Amino acid sequence: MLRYDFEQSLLYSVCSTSLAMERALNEELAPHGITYRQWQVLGWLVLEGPLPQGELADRMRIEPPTLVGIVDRMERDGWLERSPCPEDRRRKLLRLTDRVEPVWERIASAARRVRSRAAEGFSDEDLHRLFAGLERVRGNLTRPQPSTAAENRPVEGLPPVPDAPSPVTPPHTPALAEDPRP
Amino acid sequence: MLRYDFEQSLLYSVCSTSLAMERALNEELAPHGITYRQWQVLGWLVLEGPLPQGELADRMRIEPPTLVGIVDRMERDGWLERSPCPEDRRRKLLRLTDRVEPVWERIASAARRVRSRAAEGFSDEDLHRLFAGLERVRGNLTRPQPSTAAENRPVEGLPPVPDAPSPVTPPHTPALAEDPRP
DNA sequence: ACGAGATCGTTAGCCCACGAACGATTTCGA
DNA sequence: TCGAAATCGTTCGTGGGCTAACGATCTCGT
Repeated sequence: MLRYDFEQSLLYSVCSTSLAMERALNEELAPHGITYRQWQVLGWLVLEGPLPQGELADRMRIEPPTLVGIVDRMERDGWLERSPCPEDRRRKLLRLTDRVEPVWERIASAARRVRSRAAEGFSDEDLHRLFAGLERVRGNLTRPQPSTAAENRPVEGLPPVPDAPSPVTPPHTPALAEDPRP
Repeated sequence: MLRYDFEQSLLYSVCSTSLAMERALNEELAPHGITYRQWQVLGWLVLEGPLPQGELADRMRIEPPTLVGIVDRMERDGWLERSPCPEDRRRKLLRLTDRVEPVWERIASAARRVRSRAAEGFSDEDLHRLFAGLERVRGNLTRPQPSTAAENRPVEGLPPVPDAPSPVTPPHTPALAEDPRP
């Protein structure tokens, strides 16, 4: 009965929180003429250098057609360009323009402010637990229907199942490796 | 340093998990010709009876303009209608049609399946903690900038700050009060 | 050597999210 | 009482999410 109530509100809670985060980040990034997803693209490219669109979509955990629109707008606004890949002419490498470097630090600071606000009042332990729980939920839903499933062990703070489907081991979120708060 | 990593991945993790949940739910609901948001609208109206759009938007934690589109499509598909409110001619009450009742139980079951999958391997305690952490993050971001803020006490499983801005005390997620699994 | 099949990015069509601005009402204070 | 201000739903423009399907290209087995 009680248990039911938790399960129930989980979906609602995750989605509402996600929306709140996107809103907060979009608001903080707006002065830079950039959105949440565009910030994420910049972050990954700053972190890893030029990437083909498919790989970037994997890292962002969205579908390639979704990325097309984001990249279109960013190319229009001069943040990056699609350059041909010599080894494989089907691919297009996403490459940041010179416009990015001089403003990236300020953009990263804006994102950091949101992260700090979001995590206010959390201990390291709390934060770790929250993160672990989320990843586990995501794993539960992402993994193809287990049909007659592979018996998942109960959690105890960490997610026992490390993230099967992803071909890359994701460093989780781009390019905020230092913390010179503004 | 480590702490930094947790804060960092939190945003990424919450948004990815939210997307995964929406995807899973949309997939499960598709056979019924309904989406995640439309399911949520049905749930609230089943639970509370006819509501004006503003109040429904509050409960769903989205903006009124967003709700307009959702309601448009649902009215088009015959799930509900906008009926005039006698007390206040600005308002329109959302009222479910007869079409809903005979299929609601099956729709609710579909949603329950997703919830079960999402919560697989979690103890009541884990689930409670996860939920509490999320609500706290949302509170941190939703509450208007605290300027010189109101000192939040650290969490310890529960969210100490109960959810200030909302005018209604939300029952969290609609209308899945019983559990006759299919 | 060449054709079947996989892979890459794109298009098309749908749904959801926001802020700003706007008519239609209701409320409320001078 | 009557006009300023708040409230309700809507429209408009922009950005983000998905699936299905399609040309271009690469791979690989025969």
